[in-house]
Amino acid sequence: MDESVATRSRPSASEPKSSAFDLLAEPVRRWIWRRRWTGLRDIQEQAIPRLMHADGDLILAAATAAGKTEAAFLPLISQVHEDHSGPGFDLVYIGPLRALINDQFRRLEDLCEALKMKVHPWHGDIPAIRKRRARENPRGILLITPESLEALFVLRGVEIPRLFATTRAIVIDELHDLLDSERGVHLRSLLTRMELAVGRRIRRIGLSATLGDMALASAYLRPEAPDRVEQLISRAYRSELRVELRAYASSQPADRTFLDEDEDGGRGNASAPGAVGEHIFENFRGQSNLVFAGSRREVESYSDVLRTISERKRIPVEFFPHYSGLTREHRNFVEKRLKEGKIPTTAVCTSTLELGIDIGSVDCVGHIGPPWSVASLRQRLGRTGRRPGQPAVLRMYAVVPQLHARLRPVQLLQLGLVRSIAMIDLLVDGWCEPPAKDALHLSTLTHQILSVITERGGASAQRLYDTLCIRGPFRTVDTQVFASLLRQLGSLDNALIEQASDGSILLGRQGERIVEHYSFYAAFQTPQEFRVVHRSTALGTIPVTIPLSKGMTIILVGKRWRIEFIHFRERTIEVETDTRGAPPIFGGYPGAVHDTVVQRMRDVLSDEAMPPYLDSVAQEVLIAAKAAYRQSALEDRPLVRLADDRYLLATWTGTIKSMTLAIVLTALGNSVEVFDGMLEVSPLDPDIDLVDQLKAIATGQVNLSSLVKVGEGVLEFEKFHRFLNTDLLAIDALSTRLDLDAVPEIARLCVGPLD
DNA sequence: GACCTGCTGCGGTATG
Repeated sequence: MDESVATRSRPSASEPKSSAFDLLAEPVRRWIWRRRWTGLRDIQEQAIPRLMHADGDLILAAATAAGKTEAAFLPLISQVHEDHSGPGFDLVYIGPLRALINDQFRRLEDLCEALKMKVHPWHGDIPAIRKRRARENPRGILLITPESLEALFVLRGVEIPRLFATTRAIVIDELHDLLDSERGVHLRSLLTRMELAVGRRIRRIGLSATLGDMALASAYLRPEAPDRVEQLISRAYRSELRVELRAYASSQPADRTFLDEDEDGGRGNASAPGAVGEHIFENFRGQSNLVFAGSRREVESYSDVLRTISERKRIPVEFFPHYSGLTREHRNFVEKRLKEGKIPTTAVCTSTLELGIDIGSVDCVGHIGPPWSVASLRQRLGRTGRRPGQPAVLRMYAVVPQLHARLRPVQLLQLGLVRSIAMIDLLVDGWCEPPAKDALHLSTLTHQILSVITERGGASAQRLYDTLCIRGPFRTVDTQVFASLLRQLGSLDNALIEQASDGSILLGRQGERIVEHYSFYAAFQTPQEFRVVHRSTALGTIPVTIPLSKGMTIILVGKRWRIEFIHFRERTIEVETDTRGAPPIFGGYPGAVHDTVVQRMRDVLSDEAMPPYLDSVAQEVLIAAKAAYRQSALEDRPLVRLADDRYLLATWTGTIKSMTLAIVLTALGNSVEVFDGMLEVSPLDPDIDLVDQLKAIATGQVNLSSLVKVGEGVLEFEKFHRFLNTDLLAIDALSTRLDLDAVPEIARLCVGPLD
């Protein structure tokens, strides 16, 4: 870990010399000197004078392990040391993961001990007695999660002004993860409420690795004054990037077990995923690596393939699955092997290992299938190439439909491979998705309405609006929407809120029940799950939505099992070992691919250029896809009639706009399938004329918003949505997941000039 | 055609 903080020298080295260093408090300088750093990191040199000489908001953006935490804390701690005025926490650090808070605690503990400054880690695993002591004698540094901070507001509302009376700064780690998400909006609401409680502005410092749009990031850190947020961006320690994209043609249906010995008899004529497994086995073995797969199901499949190959070759297994559904014990086992780096280990994982805890630098990042976003791809690549002179290595695998087989026109375009290429190209260009903006977040607003009422023991409608929508982050919610939200929450059979005779708003009976339970503190939803157990040893969990039955075989933790008993009431499944099994389908709502990615995909299909990082199969597949694109005539007109009265409709937009048009066309009596940048449409009734429908949409003759309300399944996707009516759900969805305004223009492009 | 994240107070009983 020392290496991740600053360059170490030989014992003979002298004290680091820089003007930034001289600004730090004497005991901090002494601590650095004792640790024999030869110098400060680039981001530290930049940040120290800004933090010591001013009190403005600041974003520190630099690569993982570039020393951002110290860049913020060395000067802030120096300031506190020279001018402490308690009681109250002097500094607050907000981290999105418990493990991250534990990591930061260990890093700050030693320095703070030297300065006789207290550090208080505070999250769900910290014993209540420790939290009580911190609350009774608040000083030093508080390291806390957004949810634990929420719990403080709900349970200790009256103590908030005292706890944060002297707070100088709030450091927000992994800022990119807390922008326009439910959690990000929740946190920003808490920060505003904290300032309102103490009656003054508190400096905000955001730490981040990946930020697509720095101006938007400033607006999120300080909505009322984004221009006054200073940004320090360190481009030091950027390493060379080496990319390879390999394609594997498969004729197998996707839901088959990838390497079933009963089918191929172990003779090696494996399916394409089996061949991907063989390549990973040969090229990743003996090192530390991460292999990202698109879903938990794929993680299980490839873990099973890699375990089977290892056992067949009588080699100790060094490939392990890692995702949130597996037990803490198993995940710790994999993380510890990666962190210590003594035994070769490859984690096959979902986004669990994308950010947060420090697992050191891995040799290579593998990626099976196209990523969901360029931002996430960049974050994943940040796990490799972190040692000086070490390149970042990315091996991407695309499993594509077999060439020359009888494929549907949309399959001939090989959109999976094309998306992988588009995303790699955008990554190299330095582009990544900007955070969504202008979303209403009515679910999180409901959460915060209940929280503010509890904190203050009741509040007027005006005060709630002022706190949350004028001062706080819900700025796109106007008074009309806010009033109808309050009416809705008060009008339910079991009202969440009610109005007292003096006009103030209080919690209703159901509101009280919800706020009193500890599950209230998180603003995001958690699905219900079954625990899977083998002879009293827990293996992991799977969502209750998966259809399961006794005798069924499944793959879990990369091994094969047979279901013996399902205890529905206890939500537990007992399993025994088996030789067969397929990974469960975990389900979920599909991710949204950005407009810019789809536009680049169109360029990849229409350009002559051949990316240099493709293997020979990928080249062949791309050449065929380009030819199919030219033959499809999609380049000249976006609407192409296929056989069987079906149509291919190119929107050339990202998922949100394509999905909105799909919902409208479905409501008009068509069967619609959504792909990247295009729809396959089949009218269900021979009397339906799709061209006429598109003309009507283009000229505004169809009432789009009334059609969207039909798709209610699409509208409920956040924790408190179940308390809202269809009108509120629709305007919330239209602010984030749907885009009705874009639909007429797409329709117009499809049907050409209108008379 | 997806992934991840978080969580308190109190009452019961056993032990020194």
